Amino acid sequence: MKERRTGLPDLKDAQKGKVVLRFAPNPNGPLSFGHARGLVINSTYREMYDGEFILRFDDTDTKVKPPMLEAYDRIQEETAWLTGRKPDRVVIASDRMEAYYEHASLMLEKGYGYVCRCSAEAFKEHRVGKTNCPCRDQTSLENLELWQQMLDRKFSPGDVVVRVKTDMTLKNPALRDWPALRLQDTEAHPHPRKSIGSKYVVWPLLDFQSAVEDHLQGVTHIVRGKDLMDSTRKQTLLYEHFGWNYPETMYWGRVKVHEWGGFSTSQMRLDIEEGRYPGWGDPRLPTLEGLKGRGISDEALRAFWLELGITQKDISVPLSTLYAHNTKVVDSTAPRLSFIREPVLCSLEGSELPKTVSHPVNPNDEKMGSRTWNMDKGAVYLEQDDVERGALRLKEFADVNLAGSKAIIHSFERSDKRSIVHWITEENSTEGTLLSTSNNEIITQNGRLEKHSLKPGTIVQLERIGYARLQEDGSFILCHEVSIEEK
RNA sequence: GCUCGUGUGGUGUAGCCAGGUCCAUCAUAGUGGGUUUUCAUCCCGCCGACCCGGGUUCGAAUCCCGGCACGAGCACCA
Repeated sequence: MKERRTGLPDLKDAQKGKVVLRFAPNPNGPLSFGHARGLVINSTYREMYDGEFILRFDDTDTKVKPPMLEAYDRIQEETAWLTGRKPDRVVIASDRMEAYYEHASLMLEKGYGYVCRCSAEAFKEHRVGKTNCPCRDQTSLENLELWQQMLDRKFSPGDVVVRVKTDMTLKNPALRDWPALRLQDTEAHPHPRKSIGSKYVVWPLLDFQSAVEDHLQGVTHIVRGKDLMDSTRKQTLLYEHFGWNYPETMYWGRVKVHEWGGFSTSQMRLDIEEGRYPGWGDPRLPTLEGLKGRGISDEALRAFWLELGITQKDISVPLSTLYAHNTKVVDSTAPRLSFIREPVLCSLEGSELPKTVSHPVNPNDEKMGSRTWNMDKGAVYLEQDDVERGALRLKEFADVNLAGSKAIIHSFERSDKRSIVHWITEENSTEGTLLSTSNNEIITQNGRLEKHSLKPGTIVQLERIGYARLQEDGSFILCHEVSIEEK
């Protein structure tokens, strides 16, 4: 019998204690579900190899995907929450501009690249026609001069770009003399970090910035999405110029969550700005904040991504998979609570009542204690739907037959197979609110909630309803229903 | 169009590089049952897959060739 692998595959040529990994999001918004994959996989490898994990902010575009100032701190908090500890290093690209300039200058000096004054359209013709653009033959000196003019703001965005010299006849058109740095109008689109603002007009593009930074940080292994495969090839060509060794690289495929379809940070940002959502933590959004707020645990998120692993297959996963992981993590510690939707007040009759009735806080853990309700008044709330069924067993209490607003006690012992339902006494309940999401809408449900003294943030199981998280304002937000059914 | 990548049950995933021990692993979903005074948790059973066609070989999920399908890149975005 062959060994079946469990957990992540080994990193190639990895030595314990000498592995350096990184995850590099654009801080144009807080992290979302998809980012969690990069965080979970890379930080798990850090643990496996006792290596280092770098969180890097690739904030080099101020116009198309402008960074969001608050995101820098939030992403660090989210990283700590999800991976269980702080990154070993935090690198912000916009703080590293001098290093990128230095390498750009070196690249031009050595003839590894050139300053190209062709328009984007003109260059596209060269790219598809496999012909050299005229700028390609400039001398190092000419290139360095043009480079200085770029830095001196003698050009406007769009006029000029620094390219890496590869080979215009390469089979893959994406790799032909790819652009490394360009100009940005940072007067019109200043960088949101005050120390950066409009200080620079020349900015590196991802492939250049990332390649140089990976080398400078000593990154040994890169694990990222396969959409960046060509990026690896571009960067490898640059590494060859400089005589550097490119890190070992692994890729994962695209993941679609059936219920969410496509979403992007930029689009969410727009929706929030236009008021379609009140903020990034909205439970309808697939942000880490939104998921956490609904009661998805970090452990469940980790288990989810680890299970998918790093295959290059493009897959579509239902949310129920994530919920199944979450139930597993949360159930054993979730206190049970009674919440009555569409409450109907009934009076208990037909027998003398006990003083109190007790329920376990969690039936699988006696140590969590019990909930005790005072039965003096004999008034209880039941759900409308249950009342209509006529004969019920009130959980942990008695069989009753419904007659109007009377619940006549039939027996305390279980006498037949009638349904067991949750309930609450009037005295031990208050007004309560349960929020849930459906079809991109938030549904508010008011009802009678069992009194409790739980702290905000606690994830509970509302009996016969689902897992929910207690919010600051006292309302609950539904994470997922108790029985997860695929639709 | 060019380039690259991927195809294992309903959904994921292991096995593929180094062919037999694979009548193919594990999970999830579905289904049936057990425990349980929750439509929860937990436990047990069942269900169900190697994209297609050739080739190599005593032997192919695994190697080779050809199809087909799906995805990504070809941005002065990340």
